Amino acid sequence: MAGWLVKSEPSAWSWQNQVAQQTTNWDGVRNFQARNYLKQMQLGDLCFFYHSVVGKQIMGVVELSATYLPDPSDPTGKFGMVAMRYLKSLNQPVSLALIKNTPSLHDLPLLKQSRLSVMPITQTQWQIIMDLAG
DNA sequence: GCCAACGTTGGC
DNA sequence: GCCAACGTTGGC
Repeated sequence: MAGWLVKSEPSAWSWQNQVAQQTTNWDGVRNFQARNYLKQMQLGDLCFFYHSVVGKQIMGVVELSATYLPDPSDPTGKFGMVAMRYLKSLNQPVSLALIKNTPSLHDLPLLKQSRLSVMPITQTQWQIIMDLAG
């Protein structure tokens, strides 16, 4: 089963916020490539939740609870948002350093396109990360 | 705090 | 349609 990875700075929206609130609108994306991935997401799709800048590790898994719709915070109307629901925390967060040290994960867009905030994860990559998470 | 990478904007 | 300038992201 393939999935996704989404990034958030803890200072803006943290995993702890996600756990406490359960469901949140995933808004504020202002990058066309990321937006196109948001459009492709289906209800129930699983996403890794990654802490960028501070922490730099995958914290847990959320699932898509609402598909793409317009983002009210975007005055241009070009961008949309989805909604994510808390699913589970990883037993062991998977750090960027560990991902870099795992050759089978070297194709992750996280490493090649560090600025992309929404990206697809293959079934194989998903399983490798879940194994690393214990 | 710095800076490299890179996406977006706007002038031409 | 090109490309320089600019702004932002995110690792270090």
